[in-house]
Amino acid sequence: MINKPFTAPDCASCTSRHTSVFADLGTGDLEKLPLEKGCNFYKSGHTIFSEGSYPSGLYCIHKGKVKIFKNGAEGKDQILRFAKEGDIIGYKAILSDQPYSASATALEDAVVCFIPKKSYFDVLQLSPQLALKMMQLLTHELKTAETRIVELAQKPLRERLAEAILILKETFGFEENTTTIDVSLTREDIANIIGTATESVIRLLSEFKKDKLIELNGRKISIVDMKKLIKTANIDD
Amino acid sequence: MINKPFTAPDCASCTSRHTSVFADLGTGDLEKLPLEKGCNFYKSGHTIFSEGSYPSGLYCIHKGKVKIFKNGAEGKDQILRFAKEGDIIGYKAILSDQPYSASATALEDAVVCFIPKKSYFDVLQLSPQLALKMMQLLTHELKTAETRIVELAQKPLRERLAEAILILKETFGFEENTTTIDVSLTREDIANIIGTATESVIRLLSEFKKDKLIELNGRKISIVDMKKLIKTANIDD
DNA sequence: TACCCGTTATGACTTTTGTCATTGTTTACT
DNA sequence: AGTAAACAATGACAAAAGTCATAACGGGTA
Repeated sequence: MINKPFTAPDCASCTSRHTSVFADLGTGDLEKLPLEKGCNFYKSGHTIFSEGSYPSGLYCIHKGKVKIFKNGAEGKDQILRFAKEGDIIGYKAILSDQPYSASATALEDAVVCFIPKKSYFDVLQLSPQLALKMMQLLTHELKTAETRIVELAQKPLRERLAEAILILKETFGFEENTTTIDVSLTREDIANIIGTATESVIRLLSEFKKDKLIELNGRKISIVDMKKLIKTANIDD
Repeated sequence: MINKPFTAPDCASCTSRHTSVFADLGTGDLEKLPLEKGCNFYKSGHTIFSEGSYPSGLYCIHKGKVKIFKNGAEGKDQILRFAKEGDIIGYKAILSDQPYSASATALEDAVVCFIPKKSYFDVLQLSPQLALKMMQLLTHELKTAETRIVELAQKPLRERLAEAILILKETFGFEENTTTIDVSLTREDIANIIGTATESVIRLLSEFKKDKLIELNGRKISIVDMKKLIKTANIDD
């Protein structure tokens, strides 16, 4: 069996919720949410939803890491963003009532709750705060996307890779008491973040290592010289 | 004088409104809008708002064409999108209560109305329809931005330029009874859409002309062979 | 343990795209 | 209408990044 049903955690006591878009909901509004809420276990590598299919609700990640990506030309994926505990995904398709424009796959074993469309819209209707929160989430995503457009359009590979590493660090943090980024991505995944060939990523990572910016250990990346790495990324915003 | 005040058109009778995000507002809600609304005339090339400055309202384009762009590294601009009659701009900054993350400049003489933050939020508060409309506008922008990310990351220049021409056609349409796209952009502007050097755009446009995809007349581009152009763009979504 | 498959690594080479220099052409302004 | 400044065009060259081929690694499984 691929997606095992999983005992749904209680939203009211979910520790992820406090960092999520639902954080400021009153308990009154919140009670609307868990109605019919489902929860599934996804094994690493398995798909939560697929580009082109129709959504019937949105997903809230209880545990695990997820990549959101689009299928580009000639079968090459483009990773748009990552999601982790407390993040909601698939809300764009729900709000616009259109098929998913991207796919979501678990990067490691994950537990993901499902909130049916109707429950969600009920809360949205009742809570202007949630509506505003959603708008702010959307504006934030949009701003991030626009920054990425500028970078893909203008920055050389070396800078994009350095920045990608920094963003992975911001998103997933370090493993406890280390400077090792807490996520495992293949070189191909990394290539699909910054829009380049796998070989180019491999070569550049080796260079970064030689230049003592990072340390490599299989798929784990450790940041050795954060300052130099930031400089290499040539960040201007 | 740079931005002459301009007699504000009446929102209730504004022909642009019906294609805008305000289209479905009842007249009751609408009456909130024109309160304190201002209107300015911007000469071609002049700035409506600048990246980094703080917003105090949003803008609704009554007439004219506008480019929205970010300043990238080494002084190179990146055009994010265009706006025309009936479009609102600067709403992202208002919703997120942050400085503008991009600048807006008139591409031709333009008349742009200004809706103060407070008026806007008043209507937003009263009208769940407008809130939903805004969310849908945001999701649409986000989807467009994500498609652009994939294209900038994966497509070669030739395809990106062909697609840019098609998008310009979609956005601005043809001049009456012609196949000439109704907008004048410098080669540099075009380069700043697709993220390349001006010289590359010049060279590729000449190629497209040689290949009988387009015709060039100063800054005006006419589409000669739409089918081939679409094929050249290699669109897959 | 040994094997196997997906991944990582590296080299040689090609293609694409950018940069610089120079010249010709428009545009916008007075 | 005249003029300066911005823009467009083109060539020669350089740099960046992609492709292809091949080899080595590595971790899970029979």
